[in-house]
Amino acid sequence: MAENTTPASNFILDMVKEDVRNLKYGGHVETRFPPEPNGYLHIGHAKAICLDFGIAREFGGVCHLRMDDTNPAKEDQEYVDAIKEDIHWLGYDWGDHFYYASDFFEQMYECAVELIRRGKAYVCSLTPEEWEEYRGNLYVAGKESPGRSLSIEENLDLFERMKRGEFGDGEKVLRARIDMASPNIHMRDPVIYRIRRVEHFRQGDRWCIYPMYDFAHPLEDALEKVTHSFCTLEFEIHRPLYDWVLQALEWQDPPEQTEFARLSLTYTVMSKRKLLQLVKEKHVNDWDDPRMPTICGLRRRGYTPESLRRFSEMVGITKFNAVTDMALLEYCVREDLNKNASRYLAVLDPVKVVIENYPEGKIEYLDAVNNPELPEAGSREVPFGRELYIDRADFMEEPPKGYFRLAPEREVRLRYGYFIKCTGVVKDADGQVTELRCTYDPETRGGSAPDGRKVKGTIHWVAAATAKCGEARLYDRLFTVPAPGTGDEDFLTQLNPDSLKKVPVMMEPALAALPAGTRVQFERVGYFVMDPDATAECPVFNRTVALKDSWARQQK
RNA sequence: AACCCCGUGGUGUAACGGUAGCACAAGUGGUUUUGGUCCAUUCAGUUCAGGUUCGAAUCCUGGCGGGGUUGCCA
Repeated sequence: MAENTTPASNFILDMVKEDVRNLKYGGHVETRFPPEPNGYLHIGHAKAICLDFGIAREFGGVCHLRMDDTNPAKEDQEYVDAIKEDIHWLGYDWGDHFYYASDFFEQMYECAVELIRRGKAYVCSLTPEEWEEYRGNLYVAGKESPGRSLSIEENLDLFERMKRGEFGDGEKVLRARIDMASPNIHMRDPVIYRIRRVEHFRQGDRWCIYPMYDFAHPLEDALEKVTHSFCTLEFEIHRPLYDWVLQALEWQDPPEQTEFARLSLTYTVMSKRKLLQLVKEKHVNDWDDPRMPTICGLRRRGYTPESLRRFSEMVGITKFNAVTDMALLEYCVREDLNKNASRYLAVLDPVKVVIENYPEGKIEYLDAVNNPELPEAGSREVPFGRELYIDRADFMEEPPKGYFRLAPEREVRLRYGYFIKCTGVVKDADGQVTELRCTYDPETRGGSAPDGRKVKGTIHWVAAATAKCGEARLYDRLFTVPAPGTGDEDFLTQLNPDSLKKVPVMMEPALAALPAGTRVQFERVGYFVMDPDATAECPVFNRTVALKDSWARQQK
């Protein structure tokens, strides 16, 4: 269970606090997270999960997990399992309050019958096309369906026959009898049951009529004895109907729905349709591609549950349609990983360095601290030898002003190692640097000079003789613009072509031996996580997020 | 055009009707065996116009701006 985080102040917290103080619902708080199992959870869901589970915990209640499976055409067990896994991974648990909306179909049916008995629902035989006309529109009131004048007995009979399967799909619907002139179109006799002969992934063909969300949801909440029902802003206009259903059935202590703004993030997309399109058209590898904003994608990218919870807390809960900067999410994972990730030496785009005055064949072991922020993480030994690799970016033949790293005749420190000075550059026919000749100062073992002289730069390195070669996947933002596809359909044209670069990486031995999922920092490069696909022969690391680099920023 | 919701630094978010604060981003300086971290510091805000009030980001009216709603999806 996610520990201790007291939710940041927000209007929902205040409201619930007030309800508890007034002993509404006897002072109990029961919430629910009700995903439809038709896709994978994303970071936007994480925000809702943190709210739903967080509020329940704050007030000593339970948050239910409910699969809102009222539309058999779209749902599947695969998604149920993935959703459960992601919520647990985030650090939340629903105890024994796991439900399927479809387990309530019988009660919902009874409620619909009761509505008919009370004259508050009727069977409508209008076709969808006809209804378009009857419904009116935003500016024009609707007119009454002929079904409205049926007797209660006729409606009871028709609905019973709908259930028995006497009518074809779409031939009839059950409507709530509310107000055809309401300015809120959802109150113009909304459909509450439709006929749909599709096999339900759990109910099979037991039912051919299925309740609509607007009817089912308040009943699900009420039947589970939920007190506070949080959802996103687009359901705001449905709330009168939510309340109407429970009031029409004279439900005691009905739950109350409260809406908050869904999460929007820069440089990515959150809509299920667009995410699905990215997967289907192979712009990404799958739902768990590390570039995806899905929870499984972020997990694979190396994001921690803690960082996602912290992010949810920082974005807050409001009714304002905000767009949160991706930089905040990146900050949250850096904040966590900086404290907890061990540091290792790894070299991307390696260039060989030969230390001319170091004995051939000699290997010595140097002490390296695993995490300067966390002394209890201990230390390890790093092998050092005459031939090393350093990152190509750590050498410049003609260094510009302000460049602190290796250059001809310049001395730098090898982290945990020695001071070395570059004495020669070897190039191939194209002028590409293939090897650097250096000398080292034996007096500077461990990285400090007895004579007190300083160097400006410290670079990372690995010994060639013991280096393990693997692959580093450098993931970047999925889109090049803060708000992809605002013009809509064109969002794919704004995909970042550099969102994934695979480069060979030379690693110190201890790094290659880490178990999958371990999060580390490659010094001076970024935070990485070992990919689940990694093998002993080829360790694969995904870059979670780059280190801040003031030098790179300066250059721009 | 109808109804509903929402407007606080570049971004996100706080503030019983009583000193507009925090974080991210950006800039500067310092510490540092990671150009990381850390520390210090700067920049920058209540959409507008009226009204109520001793006092308004907060309450009222209107304007402006943004979002939502016309599925037998959720």
